[in-house]
Amino acid sequence: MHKGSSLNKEVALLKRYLTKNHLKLTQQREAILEAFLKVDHITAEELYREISKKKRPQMGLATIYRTLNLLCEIGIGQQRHFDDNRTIYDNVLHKKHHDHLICNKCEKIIEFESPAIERLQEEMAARHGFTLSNHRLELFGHCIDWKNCRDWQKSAGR
Amino acid sequence: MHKGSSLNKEVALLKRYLTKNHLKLTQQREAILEAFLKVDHITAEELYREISKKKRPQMGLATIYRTLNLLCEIGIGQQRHFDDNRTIYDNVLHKKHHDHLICNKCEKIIEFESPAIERLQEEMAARHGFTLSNHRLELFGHCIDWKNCRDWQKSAGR
DNA sequence: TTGATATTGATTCTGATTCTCAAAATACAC
DNA sequence: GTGTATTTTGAGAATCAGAATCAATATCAA
Repeated sequence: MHKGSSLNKEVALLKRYLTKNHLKLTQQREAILEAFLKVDHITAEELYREISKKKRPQMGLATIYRTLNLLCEIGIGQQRHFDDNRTIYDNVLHKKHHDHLICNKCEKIIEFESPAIERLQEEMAARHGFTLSNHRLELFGHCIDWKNCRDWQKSAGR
Repeated sequence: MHKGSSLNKEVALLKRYLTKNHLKLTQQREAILEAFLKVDHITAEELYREISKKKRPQMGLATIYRTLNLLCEIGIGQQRHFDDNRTIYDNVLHKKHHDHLICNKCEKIIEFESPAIERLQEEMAARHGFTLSNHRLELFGHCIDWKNCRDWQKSAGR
């Protein structure tokens, strides 16, 4: 079973990490990585449904969690807690690092990037003797369309 | 039992909000607010222990959660999820808004503020048609003392 | 191919937060 | 002040995401 042979650099990265740590490259891990690389961000539950319905019906949810955490350790993923309950895993390779602009009234989430902010972040970190590996920036507010926001009437009426 | 009469502006704010929404100012809410205003940030559990041991042994944990969420709605508090599991409630009035610099190796958390970054954030928000109410910036990395970090040996040895 | 070791999946467990509901407290009209 | 409608409380149950357990299975290196 020589699989697709399209072992790109992420799979290579995974392999290297696994080997270095005496871990094993399993079909599950490969399938999860493959699916994860296709998305921008996803929850464990979504990824579970995605994979178990399309590829491996017998895949266990625990394996999803374990592997997503693995990907976060490698640096391919990053955990992010939105509001309450939802934890999403960002694919940090999918595009350049980006930050989020989140509307409190509707569910709109805009991704943006600002090299200027990143530069200042590095500066602040250096000033405090830190070397940065990553960061998380979330701006909350309301968007210009707030009159059309889904939750506006509900929250205004409270 | 005319309590202290030191109803400062935060209690007044709480009162105004409660009245406006046909809610009631209870002794529990007042006690929780009072305790919350003394700290910089705290978890629900910590606040529960603090209050139930020192002031009101019969205080229910659910009331702590309910009231903390109330304070967040008013804008006195802000929820923040660290790593996994821990959710802390920031007292946003306690000091000027600050961001966090978090060491991945030890548990060190440094608070900092950067008006320059804030300014750029406003700029980005405006560019996308957003009006900001608050934000959250967390920088992850390792501190200069990483050789002394508590978890360093553990994680290096993995 | 073998054997030591790591991983999986099913399940259970955990711990944080929310929900439930009868009893108690509060606000407001009088 | 008093009465009463309404909200809140506390105790415990329910919920839920995520982690832990463990026997069965897959992987890797020799």
